[in-house]
Amino acid sequence: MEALLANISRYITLTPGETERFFSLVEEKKIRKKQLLLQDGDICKHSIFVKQGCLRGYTIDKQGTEHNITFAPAGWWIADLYSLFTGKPGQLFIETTSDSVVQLLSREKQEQLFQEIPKFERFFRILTENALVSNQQRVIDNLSLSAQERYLKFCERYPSLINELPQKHIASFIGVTPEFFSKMLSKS
Amino acid sequence: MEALLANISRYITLTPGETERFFSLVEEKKIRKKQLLLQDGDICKHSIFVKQGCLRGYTIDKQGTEHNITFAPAGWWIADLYSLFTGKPGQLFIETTSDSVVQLLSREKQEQLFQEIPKFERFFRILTENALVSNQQRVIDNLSLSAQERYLKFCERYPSLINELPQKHIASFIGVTPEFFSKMLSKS
DNA sequence: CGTCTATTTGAATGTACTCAAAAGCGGTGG
DNA sequence: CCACCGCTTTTGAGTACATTCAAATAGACG
Repeated sequence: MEALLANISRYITLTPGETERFFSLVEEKKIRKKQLLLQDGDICKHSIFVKQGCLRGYTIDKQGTEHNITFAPAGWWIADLYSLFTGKPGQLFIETTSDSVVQLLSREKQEQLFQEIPKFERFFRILTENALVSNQQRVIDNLSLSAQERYLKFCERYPSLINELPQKHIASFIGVTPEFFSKMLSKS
Repeated sequence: MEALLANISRYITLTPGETERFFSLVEEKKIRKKQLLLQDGDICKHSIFVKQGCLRGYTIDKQGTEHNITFAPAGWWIADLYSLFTGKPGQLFIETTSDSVVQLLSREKQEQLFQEIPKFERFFRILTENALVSNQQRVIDNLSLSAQERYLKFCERYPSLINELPQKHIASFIGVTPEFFSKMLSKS
């Protein structure tokens, strides 16, 4: 079964007709490694589902340093949620970390979907709730765990990415420099 | 106007009848300073609106150190969202930091409300979205800002609490020790 | 007034960072 | 096929930021 359909079916059940209608609103795209889908100042107009490959969401601070906020391997959703919810320009960059296939659902078509098939409201509500819970957990982890422990959490959360991503991206995600991260790994 | 009604009216408009029905589902409570409303392992069954006073949500790590995750001064909502959404035991403690008056809406009555007056779904959806956006911002801030800058963010976010809360609670929120925080303040 | 808690101050320590340089690795073109 | 280039990772020395522990001081509350 299509990964996106499987993802949706975890929370709601669709008839064949609804499934077809849903996919008629979704746009599929192939994107090569290291392509930027969204940047600082853009208005985020799509929810992105990753069918193959991997994307990362990051910010760039005033010293010019990148900070990875989230990763989206196959089967995950990604977007600049601030921008998507408010319609205002966001601060997130979204980029592929490998050759990828993504499925895009625009805010506009999402609204249409909600009108036609209300149970999708439930689906996206649950998606939002899950994202909130996991973000809150990250705030807690950043306040209470050591770099080592934050790395273990990363491994639990993204097992498929441990040997996929450049170390510097993992370092940035857990909030340490690549140099420190390298030393940390060699000690454990 | 009642603070809770004002809070709701920012996003949806209620008829007098709907307003009355809503308040019939809400339970109001006075709580003295330093009372625990929820602790580690509890299942969170209510969304809490703070009418007067202030609450804090915190975790306790395995070294026994408290970490303030969120504050809720008058006009704010608070809950252990993980537990509230999933129905499982949470890890958050919620405690009053001053004599307070809170208004409780149980998960159960919230469901009832959604059945009777669907526009409340919209209201709580927006509340969830806002919470997500602000949590994501906190993740970003914790990765990119210095302790000094995180303190400034705290001041923007909770202006009413700057001279209200014990410093150690602010220190814990921004993720430094009380001693370091004290030195930081005296230098600026 | 006395007790309890919060805050300040100082010294010693540790964790993580910066900067610099070397080594490793992967892809590309000759 | 291999040599080179660019990027990532490693290693080391010196430094900065933040912590721990201890003790003194200040405030709040009964």
